[in-house]
Order: sequence, then structure tokens, then C-alpha cells
Amino acid sequence: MKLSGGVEWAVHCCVALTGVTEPVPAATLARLNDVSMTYLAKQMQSLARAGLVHSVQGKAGGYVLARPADSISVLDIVLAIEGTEPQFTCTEVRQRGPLAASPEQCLQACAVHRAMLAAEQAWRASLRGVSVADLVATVDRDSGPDVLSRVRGWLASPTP
Amino acid sequence: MKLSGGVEWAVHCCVALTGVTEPVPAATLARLNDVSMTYLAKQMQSLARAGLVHSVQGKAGGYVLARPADSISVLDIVLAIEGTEPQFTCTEVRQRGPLAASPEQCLQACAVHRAMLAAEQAWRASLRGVSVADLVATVDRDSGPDVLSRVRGWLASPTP
DNA sequence: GTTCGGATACTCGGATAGCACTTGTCCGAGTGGGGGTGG
DNA sequence: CCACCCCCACTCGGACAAGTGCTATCCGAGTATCCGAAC
Repeated sequence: MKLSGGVEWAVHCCVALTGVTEPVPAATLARLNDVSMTYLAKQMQSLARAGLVHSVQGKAGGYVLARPADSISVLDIVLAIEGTEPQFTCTEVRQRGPLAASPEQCLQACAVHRAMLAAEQAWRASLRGVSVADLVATVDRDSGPDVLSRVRGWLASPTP
Repeated sequence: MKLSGGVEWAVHCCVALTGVTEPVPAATLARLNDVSMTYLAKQMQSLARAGLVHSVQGKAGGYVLARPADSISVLDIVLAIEGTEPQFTCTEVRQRGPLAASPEQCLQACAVHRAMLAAEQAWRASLRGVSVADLVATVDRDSGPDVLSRVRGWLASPTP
């Protein structure tokens, strides 16, 4: 029940990518956050595979957000990195053992399964309600708009 | 982001333990659910360590619920098995890299951290709102009260 | 001066090792019960 | 017949391996750019 560490990096990168028009290479994003270049590249690949960012190859290549920031939710990023399979897998304990229930008695999910499913739905709904644009607005409100503008400027011409 | 498989077993065992007065050994619970005896014993140990079930040693020993079923939430069981540490660990990316923020600018949690925290709180709240007694009531309503009564009878005198 | 071509350097992408955690298992410590023995 | 004591079988508890997925890394495929040469 632990989130992959790459999720944090991916979300931060999506926030940093807002407002930039030219592609940003993974190496630049890695230097910005001071993290492993190759590993962050892997996370960006996952984002590209999920269609959240658009990757352009070549000399001036890199990553750009594929959609407006207000249409990319944090849930999209988490699912892109972690995978879309649910966190709880019901093994149908009911149908095992000496008091096994018949399959026609198990047409609907068991009570335990439903409780877990409801909790995961709540979790997903909370993450779905926060978009990358919301995060940008929050950062601007908390720390001032110059923080993210400085990030965008650095991404445009990074220091080697 | 995957729950431990033992969580399912632990919840089912807690449901099965409702209404029984004499201690039930881990081996009996394992046979009821047709799962690995030794591994389920490990999960029951975690429940005992968390104070959810009371363990009695000796010849007629086993496990009993330590509290009324309506005061044991599914969240309690999940936390007992998975551990209480939060699923998301913020590595303070803000304070790293060439544009690192100063520590006094990071007095409150960053926007990403707060979004993840809110989602986890929603998840926990959903699980906290479901007690073992609620699960029992749900099973009784769905499949009839005889299902759980048969389970209790089998736990009292199990077939070897 | 303009245009075409190729070499180049830089990018992403998937395939590849290392490590931590979950899964699964085992044996020892402790305890209540049952049977034997003595009164 | 009853009470006491010892042995035992049964239980939990923590310590010990194996498998699986996350972490981290590398090298190859692909492409826009830049430079040079030809027209």
C-alpha cells in the first residue's frame, strides 16, 4: 500500500511543464529536480504511453503536455505511473473451504470487496478532482507567481 | 499501490470471529478459508499486535475479537496489516535542484503533497466508516443469516 | 544566393541488472488441560 | 473418592528463506538540425 516514488516526480514535472511551449528534454527535468535522469525518463515514458504528454524526438526534442493543464487530473498521472488495475483484488474466499458458497450465490461482489471498492472510488474521486491547473494555482497562491515563472524561464534556458 | 493480499483474509477472519465466544485457533481459520495456515497466522499476529484481537495460548487457545464488532473498522484491520505509515512520502522536491526553495518557504506541505494527503484521508474515511458489524449486517441481508451462523457453528466444531 | 544532401548530435524507447518488500515457511517459548498418583 | 502434581499436546510468537515487483541503468532506434557543397 505504498505509492511508487516516481509518482511524485511525474506530478512535479507536469506542473513544471505548464506554460512551456517548446519541448523539454527529460535530462533538463531531471536536473531541475535533482533526481536520477534515466529513472525519470522511464516515468516520462509512462506518461507518454498514457497520452498525457507528447514526446518529440530529434535534436530539439523533449516532452510537452498533450492536453490543457486543467484537463489533466492527478489521478491520470497516478494511474499512468502505477497502472490502472485496482488496488484490491478479491480472491473470492467465499467460494473456498468446507463452507464454500455456490457460484450462483456470488453474483454480486462480497461485502468486503464492496467496502474496499468504495474506498478506492473515494480515493480516485479525490485525485480526479484536482487537476494540474489547480496545483499551479495553489502554488501561485501560496508562494507567489514568480516561483513557477522562474521555473519556466529556467526550463527555456537551463544552466548546464 | 497494491494492497497486501493478507488484508482480505484478515477482514474475512474478523467477520467470521463475530459471535463466537471461545478462542478459535489460526489453523481452524485457515481451513475455513482454505488458505496457508502459517501465513494467515502471521496476519493474525499483526491483528493481535494492533490490539484488534486477543490471543490466548494453551491447549484450547486461539483468537477472539478484543472489542465489539461495531467498534472495529475496516481501516483498523488494514492499518494493522499494512502498517500505519502514509502511502505517499513527500521527498521535498522543492528544496532540491538549482531553483531550490529555502526551508522557511516550505513551512507548509507542498501542493502535491496536500492533494495526495487529501485523497488518502478520503480513502481512510471511507474505510473508517465501515465496521465489522456493518459487514456482518450486509452479509446477513444479502445471503441470509444462516450463512454466518453456519460459519460460527463450524468454527465451534470444525471438521478435521 | 539558394537549395539539396548527408553527417551529426541529440532525443526518446525498450530491454536489462540490482535491490527491497511481500509472500510463504519453519521451529522454539509458553500455557492450559488431562491423566496418574498419593492421601 | 478427592486433591495435587507432572507430563503433554496444543497454541502463539518471532526468526528465517523464496518470489515478485519497484528502483536504477544502459545501449540502440529515430529524427530535427547544422554544415557543406553543388547549382
